[in-house]
Amino acid sequence: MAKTSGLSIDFDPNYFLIHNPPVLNSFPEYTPKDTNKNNNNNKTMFSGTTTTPANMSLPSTVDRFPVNFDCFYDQTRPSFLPSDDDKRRVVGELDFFAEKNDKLVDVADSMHTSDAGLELNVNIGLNLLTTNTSTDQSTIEDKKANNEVAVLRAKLVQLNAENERLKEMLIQATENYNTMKIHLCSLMIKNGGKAKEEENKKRNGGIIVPRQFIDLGLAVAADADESSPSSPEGKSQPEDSSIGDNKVPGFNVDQSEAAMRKARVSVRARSEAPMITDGCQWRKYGQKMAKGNPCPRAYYRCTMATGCPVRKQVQRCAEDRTILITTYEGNHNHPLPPSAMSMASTTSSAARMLVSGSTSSPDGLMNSNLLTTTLLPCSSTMATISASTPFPSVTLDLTQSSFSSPPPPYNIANSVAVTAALVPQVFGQALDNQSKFSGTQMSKDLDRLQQGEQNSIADTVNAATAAIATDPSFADALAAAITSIIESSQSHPNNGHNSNGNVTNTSNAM
DNA sequence: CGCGTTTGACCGGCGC
DNA sequence: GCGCCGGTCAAACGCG
Repeated sequence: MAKTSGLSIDFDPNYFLIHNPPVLNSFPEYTPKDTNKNNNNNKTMFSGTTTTPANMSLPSTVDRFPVNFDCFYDQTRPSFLPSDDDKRRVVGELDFFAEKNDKLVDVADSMHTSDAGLELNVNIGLNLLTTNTSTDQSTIEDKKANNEVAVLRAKLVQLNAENERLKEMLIQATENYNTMKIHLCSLMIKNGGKAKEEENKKRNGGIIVPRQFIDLGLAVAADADESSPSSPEGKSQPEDSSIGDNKVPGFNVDQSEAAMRKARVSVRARSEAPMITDGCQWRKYGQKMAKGNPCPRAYYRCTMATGCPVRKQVQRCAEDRTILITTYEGNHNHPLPPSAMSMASTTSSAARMLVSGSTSSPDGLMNSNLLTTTLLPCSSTMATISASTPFPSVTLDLTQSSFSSPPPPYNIANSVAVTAALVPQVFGQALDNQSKFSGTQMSKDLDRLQQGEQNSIADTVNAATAAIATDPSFADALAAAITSIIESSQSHPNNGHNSNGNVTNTSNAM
């Protein structure tokens, strides 16, 4: 994975059924003048019929991963602007995040098939100026064009003012959301926490552990009791000899293994492809219409080896259908192709963090062999990697300097969100944990970042993901760093919401 | 003909 | 106990 712009741990895609994020999904589908081809991707195409949309059907077993995440990287550049080497437009991301007016014209010029009428008009005006060479006529047309440009500029200013206003509304809505979420969680903890902890206390033989940990522990215990119908082969997975080192009360080896088997790693990626390329071979074995989402959910199993228990689900986000949610579950029972290894490391790390957070182990880490070595795209353009168990959840979302919408974790008892502002801290700590990475490109990028070069967030993330790809031990270091941050944030309840977007620690049992 | 996809049926968990 | 829902199975089908 060359470019991982985000690493998060989350759980339940149903989040989008519960919440109505004010920002993230507003622009792709509601760009006012989306026309023609883009309509194909929007509501008409995905209306709640039982027929599968053309661009969603038949997820092939091998697909490219044309995901566009570059827009997230550059913190100083408006996210909608195409990069210099990639003029592909991210549909609908023009209006709400415009920061520099003049760049809109550039964008319009760069787009041959602009969907936005405004940009198109600007383009026409400029063409008139440059193509008509007749003297008298050109003077008249020049004036005409100038007037047009003036009108358009005025329009532009007006639109930008509106954008600003929308941005402010957005920020306000986000703050309200966070406040309400925290309030709700505190109420839920107040109401349900006592009874639950009593019950947990009984079930744990009187051992009192933090509720967050109890939840996972219980889930794991439950999993250990059941025969794991979804992955019967899972039992055959080799256990690592060192897992006993992580034994803690109420969370033994079997439980952690069960947890890892159950741990899910999901990837949220903006992609037009029906499925992301992850280096593995998959066979589709089912498709269902999930409640509340007009897009069908497809079920795949790994076919790289007979009996490989790994499954994955692919579904488009209900609110932003350009986002593809891929959820992996299980351990591969076969060697992984090189193209899959790096992502496997990353997602293993993500899954590990969940388990480590629940074990209270001294280093906060579990042995990687227990982990879901599910495969995820490593080529590039990863937006958000998510790993989850049904309970504690961590989000490292490097795509945003601060959350402009509710953070990814959903349907979880606890969540911690780490945004881009925390990148220096996370990677700095990870580098401290792994001194052998000092002097590497990532270290240099991090230095630049710490010196205030915001643009190097992407570089740092890229370097970090490259480091994960080449040396999975850095994933451990990264996991440890994030775990540390989680623990830190949990010990400081006031960190519930930080305007700098550093750490959002919530307990949104939704 | 073999392999992969589609799709309705079936099963188990869960909430009421 | 019943119904809903998510996940899986397996026969039918399509394609190379």
